[in-house]
Amino acid sequence: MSDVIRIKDLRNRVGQTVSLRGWVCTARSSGKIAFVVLRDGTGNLQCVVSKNEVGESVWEAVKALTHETSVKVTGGVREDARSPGGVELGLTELTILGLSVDFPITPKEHSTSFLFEHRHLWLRSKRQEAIMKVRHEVVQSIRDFFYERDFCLVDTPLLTAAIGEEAGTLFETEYFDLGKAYLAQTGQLYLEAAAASLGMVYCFGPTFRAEKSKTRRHLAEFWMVEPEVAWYDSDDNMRLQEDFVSYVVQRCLERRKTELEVLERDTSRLVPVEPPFPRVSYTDAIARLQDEGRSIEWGKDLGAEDETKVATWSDKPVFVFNYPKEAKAFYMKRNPDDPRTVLSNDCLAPEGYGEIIGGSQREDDHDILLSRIREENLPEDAYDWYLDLRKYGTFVHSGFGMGVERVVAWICGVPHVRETIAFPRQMHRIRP
RNA sequence: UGGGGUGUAGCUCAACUGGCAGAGCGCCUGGCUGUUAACCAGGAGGUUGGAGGUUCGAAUCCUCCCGCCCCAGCCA
Repeated sequence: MSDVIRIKDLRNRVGQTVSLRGWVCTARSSGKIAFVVLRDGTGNLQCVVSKNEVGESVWEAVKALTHETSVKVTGGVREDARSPGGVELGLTELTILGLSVDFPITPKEHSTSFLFEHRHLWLRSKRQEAIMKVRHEVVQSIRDFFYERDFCLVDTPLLTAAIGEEAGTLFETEYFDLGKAYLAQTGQLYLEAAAASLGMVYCFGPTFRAEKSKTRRHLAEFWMVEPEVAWYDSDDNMRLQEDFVSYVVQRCLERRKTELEVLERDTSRLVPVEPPFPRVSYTDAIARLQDEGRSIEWGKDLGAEDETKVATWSDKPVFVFNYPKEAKAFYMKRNPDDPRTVLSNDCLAPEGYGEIIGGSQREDDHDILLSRIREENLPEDAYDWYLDLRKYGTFVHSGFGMGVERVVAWICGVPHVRETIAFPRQMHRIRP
């Protein structure tokens, strides 16, 4: 493997002469001195070029540099208070590796549609780099959290027969001679099967919804992490969620300070995110929302504004639990204390970010589950294996799904989930 | 799928009541030895989203189409 020098390591090489490669962020030249700022994904480096100290050919090459040209530079590393970052390179040699002509993204403002049409180039900007690094931290902390707690990763299929929720929201494709297949909306049902084998499991992958949504909280393709735990009831489930969310948030605060600063995130809003989170039942939440002037009736799911309102009741995420069964999926366990509701919960993030988790205890009674499938007019034969799980040693179990992009958006403080994934898939956007 | 906006130079926008299509940035040329989105001077750059219509005259008014943005619903 070649010994590539990265900008972040230059602090340890003061006094040495080094060569490194990168892309030009900005190039400014005066009559006899020029400043070239390079980036390489690990940091930015100011290179200083004095006309007197380099040959004519290097000087001409420096003057020809344009935004995003890739270069190899050689020079002495030195400390200088005038340089951003405190370290700079006294450039003596320059090789242009790949010229960049008329880079479309300039240092001034652009509209969001222009930027997303140039997403492949926009990713190079400092801000997008910071978001990707926070996303990376979120993903790694998710894996670490479950690994440390002895969960077993089980990868669930992305191609499925009709199973999940409603057909209108499924992406459809041809599957050999077996007819139609659909892109997975959730791994949960498969995970329930795995939980009966491994006890504590999770899946983590892309998921697909053909919903024609055009809000700041929706994507057609997004990443969801879904744990499923045998013998956990709804209360255990919420305790797991608050531990999990807190772990991810605190990890980003510890390890991604620099990126959160680039994003100008007010991190004081994230510091309080520690267990326990406040819990309010759906029924109590409706009553309180009505008291606060919201026109919402019992039985309806909370709207976006209602969720934002609920989130203001605390500086932590808030659990709303036990929703009406009509507002929720068929597989959620009926509440024995109030049959109008099911043992479910949403976790609502502060600052208007809304639902980041939806979870529930699962219906473990075969006959009740079957009657729920019939009530919802779901294709019974597609669920035969799912019903089997209730025929052969049924078990109390619970789980939830957390949307990675929503969590990243919340932690970064960015308004729209589309910025939190490298190449967002939306109703009107399939490229780049 | 509803409701509300919007489309003018490469980008972001301006152009009064229908009357010569403009600015900033970027780009090109020249100047400047410590710049931080450098600065100063000059220059190039346009089928006003598309198709029709009204008018002496349309970026502007009318009809249809297309793209995008925001909000809502669906959810994570």
